[in-house]
Amino acid sequence: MRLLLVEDDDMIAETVLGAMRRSGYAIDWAEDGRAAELSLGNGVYDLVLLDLGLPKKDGIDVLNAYRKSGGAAPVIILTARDAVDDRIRGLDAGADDYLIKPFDLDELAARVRALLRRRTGQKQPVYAHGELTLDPAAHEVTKGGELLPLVPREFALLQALIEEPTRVFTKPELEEKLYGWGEEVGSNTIEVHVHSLRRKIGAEQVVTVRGVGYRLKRC
Amino acid sequence: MRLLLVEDDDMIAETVLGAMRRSGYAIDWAEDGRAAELSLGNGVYDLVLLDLGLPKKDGIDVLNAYRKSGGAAPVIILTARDAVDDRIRGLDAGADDYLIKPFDLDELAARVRALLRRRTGQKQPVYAHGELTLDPAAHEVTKGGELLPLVPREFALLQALIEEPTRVFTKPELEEKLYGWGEEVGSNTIEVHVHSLRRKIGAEQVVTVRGVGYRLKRC
DNA sequence: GCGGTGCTTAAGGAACGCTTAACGGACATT
DNA sequence: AATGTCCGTTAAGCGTTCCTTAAGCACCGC
Repeated sequence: MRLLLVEDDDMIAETVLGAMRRSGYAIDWAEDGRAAELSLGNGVYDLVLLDLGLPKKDGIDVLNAYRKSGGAAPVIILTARDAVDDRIRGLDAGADDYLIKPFDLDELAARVRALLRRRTGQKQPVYAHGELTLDPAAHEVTKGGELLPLVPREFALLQALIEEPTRVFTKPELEEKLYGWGEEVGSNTIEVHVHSLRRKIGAEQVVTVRGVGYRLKRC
Repeated sequence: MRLLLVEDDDMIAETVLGAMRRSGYAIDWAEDGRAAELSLGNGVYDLVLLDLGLPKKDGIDVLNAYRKSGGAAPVIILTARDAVDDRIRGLDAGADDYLIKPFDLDELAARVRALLRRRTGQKQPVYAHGELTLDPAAHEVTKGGELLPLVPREFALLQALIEEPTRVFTKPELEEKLYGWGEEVGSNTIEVHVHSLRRKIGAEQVVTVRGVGYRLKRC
């Protein structure tokens, strides 16, 4: 599950990035309107957190252009308390929700969950692969009906794999999915997470393709 | 699925060509802006990898002309890290994504896959030749529906052959495909791999053309 | 039969993945 | 504030797989 934060203030950005990552989302950061449009062009994001009042290009313009180009991901607007006009224009332009600065991180997380759930409720119900099921909105994984307590990284890893269960993912690919391109990890993190994931869902569920990467077992 | 690479640097071009072919795409190479425009005129390409900063004609110009003439294939821009302006101009001119040199080949493959899937909604290629099938994404080979456990080198070798099943590949050619020109191998490695591949897929599948090289059997 | 070419086999060693443990940071609880 | 727990990252050791090398053998064409 990949989010994009569009926010020019470094401090706020860092806080939000940290909170979202701890909730198990991969999140990238665009510092201005231009960068936001570049990133959105990739079409890989599942949700956008958009600060209005950006340098270089107004947030509203970004949103308009995004919707016009067919971008469908939910957008949450972040505004100052007094910018009522912006908020209204934002919702007109196709935003799904808004939060007033300064906002509570738990509330932000709740809104994000809600929007993702709403969207997944319509489109993709729950991933199922063999005995395994994964519910992105509820952050829940079951095996044979039994609820498995996965920690955030394990969950993100399994989610990446289960979205394209036949495909082999290389370790760099998985790193990119688990971590925004913010900071690279310089170690065998993926291997370790695969290991702990296997201990919980069963070692046979994840097959390693030597020299290439990992993928789910056939079923 | 046919790609065009526009790139003036020989080394980079060879590397990219090899990687894309290994991912199962047919890819052609235009060395400068002129050649690119000629090739694009044919209108047969499903995706374009465009290096900016070309001799004879700037990459941006190529892209502008292409879009102006109605070309709709996705375009991925390849730029140097510091050429931020180029990147922005490129996206303004209608590019779909960009990568910063030096880029990871796996990441390139992932972006290509993403764009093609988004555009065409189609599946990734699976090679079939007689009883044999090879799926580059899943890294799987079957014979008569039966899954064959190939090790990496065997897989790469079969993939090279099956991409152009009628052609005869010389041993130096195959070496070049299996090993990035990182380091030459000074031995009969290819023969050994052909041997072990034959043991798994059936000796008759690979015919040797004495004094020339190897190819797949007719079917 | 002879030179060249390809095939087969076995073995050393490198590359890769797995596992474990320790450290440090973040958060919750007191 | 202080303490404890949980989680994520690193790093190092170990085991396995698989790649390369080399050497001998078989085959083909001349």
